[in-house]
Parts: sequence; structure tokens; C-alpha cells
Amino acid sequence: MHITNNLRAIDLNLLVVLDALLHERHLTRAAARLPMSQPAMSHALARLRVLLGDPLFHRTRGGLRPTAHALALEAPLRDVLAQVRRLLAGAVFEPAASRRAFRLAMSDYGARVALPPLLRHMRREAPGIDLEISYASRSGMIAGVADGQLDLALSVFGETPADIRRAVLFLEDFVCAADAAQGVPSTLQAYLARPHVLVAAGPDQRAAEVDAALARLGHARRVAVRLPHWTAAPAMLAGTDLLLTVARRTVDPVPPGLAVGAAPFPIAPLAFEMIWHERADADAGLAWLRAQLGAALA
DNA sequence: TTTAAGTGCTCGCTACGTAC
DNA sequence: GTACGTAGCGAGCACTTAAA
Repeated sequence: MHITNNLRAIDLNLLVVLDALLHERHLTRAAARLPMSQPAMSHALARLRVLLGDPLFHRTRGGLRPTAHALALEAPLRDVLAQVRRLLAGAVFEPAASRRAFRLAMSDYGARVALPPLLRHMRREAPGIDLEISYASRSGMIAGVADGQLDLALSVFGETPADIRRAVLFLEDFVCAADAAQGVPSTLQAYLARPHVLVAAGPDQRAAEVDAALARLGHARRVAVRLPHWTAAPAMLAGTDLLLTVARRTVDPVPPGLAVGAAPFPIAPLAFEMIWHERADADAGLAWLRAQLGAALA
């Protein structure tokens, strides 16, 4: 071990390099992650090897295999870097004085549910903070959070990468909505006999929660209309035989001329979540925003 | 043979020492 | 305090080496 207590003699950037290498297990991808060139990353690894007195990684066909010493460093290194990021980001965030802008992504349903209570609070407590809201599919939101284009994304998520953090904001039931004259079906057979409106933001949401529940029962519904807007869907029902199965808050209060009732088969509650990248754990401002969202939607 | 890491060389930047 | 010269370091290009 060549490290001494003389921190001035150590390039602390090398710790960031080591973290990237441990994360990617691949020199070229680690270089792209920082970003720097592959040779620069190779030189940095060489300096790390001298600094730590260990090969750290063995070359393999698919990239780099960490040594036991490198693996032992992984968790403490991540903790140290998180502390440094917190230190540099400023441990204290003052919402009343902040002039920051946060970039969020959510569906129109998410905006309808989350933004009103959030903005009421923010306009009082943090009038200098701006929000930039965009719309994307679930996979687009995950990609945006991962590459730093988004601070936070709100939706219903399936699998997410390991470096994406997530927190459930609320659970919600599904209900059926239809033209009041047509009524809401009380049996599964009547439900399946009707044409349906499907709300899905993108191709990655083809297997939505409702279809998954039907599939578990061995059934499928006929989707007559597919659209990406939750809040526009109820207005399409009036004067038709179309049936819409949506999260309860989408039709609360019940629009005039519509009937709303429970679905005639069990559907797992929808978990509405927010996601952010692990690098933002140290961001006191974003932590504050997450806390406000959690409080507003609890 | 393909893919990815390692190496040699060069260039540019920065820190440091020195002179004024 | 400022200007200048110098050494050292890091990054990138081009190429080589190693693993599968």
C-alpha cells in the first residue's frame, strides 16, 4: 500500500476513476462514463495500481475482472464519494432563497395528480424555484434520469437499472368508466364484450396493468382506441359503448354523463412512483423536492 | 479473428521557483 | 505583485498486445 496520510500527494480524481471502473467492469465504458478517452482511463488505472499497490483488475475477454482488493474497496469508496458530493453540493438547501430549476417528467395523469398540491406548497415556501415538466414513455423517463437530462420522473415503473433509486408516492385502485346510459359492466363476460380505450404512453407500456390482470385470468380485451393521454380519455366515452379502465383519480370527480364503478375482476393496485439517479442522493435540493412530493401525495 | 486493454510518444496545461 | 522559465503530469493519437 503506497498511500500515505499526505492527501496533497494523491489525485483524488483517481477515486472517481476507480468508482467508474468498479461500476462498469469495462475500461472503455468507464472512460465514456466520465467522460475521457480509453488511453487516458488506462493511464489512470496504471496510476491507481501504483497508488494502491494492487493490480485492481485482471483483463478478460469481456472487459475487466476486479481483484479481491478492488472489491473490498467498492463499498467504502462509494460512501466516501457520496460524502464528498454532499460536501460540495452544500449540506443545507434553503428553498425560500433558492433560484433553482428542476427538470421533471410525468404523464398528464401524473401532472394532474402531483402538481396541484406540490405547486400550492412550492409557491408559498419556494417561490424562486422553477419546474420544467416534460412528457416521456416509461423507458424514456428512465433513460432521461440515467443520463442526467431529468432530475426526477414520476410514473408507474416496472424493472429499473440498479443505479436508479425509486420511492412509492401512493397506491391507487383501478375503476371502470363508461357512458352513463351504457353503464359499467358488473360481470367479466360483459366487460370483455365491450370495446375498450387503452391509455399507454409508448410501446413499452403495451402490457399495461389491466391487460396483465386479464392475462392472468386467461382473457384479453379488444382495444378499439389506443391513446397516450390519461386525462383526455374520459371525454371520449360520452355517447359511445367504449369502456375505460383507469386509475381512480383520473375520474375523480366523476365527469358529467359518465358512470364509474369497480372493475369486475381483481387488478393489483397501481404503485405510482418517483425515480432519480443514485448520483443525486447527495443533492440536498432534490432531496427537498422529493420530500415535498412525498408529503403532497401522502 | 475479433475485441478490448496496454504502451510509446507528443502536446498542452499547470504548478512552482526565480528574478525584478 | 507580476512576469517568465521550467519541470512534471495528464490526455490523446496511433499502434501493439493479449484474451477468448
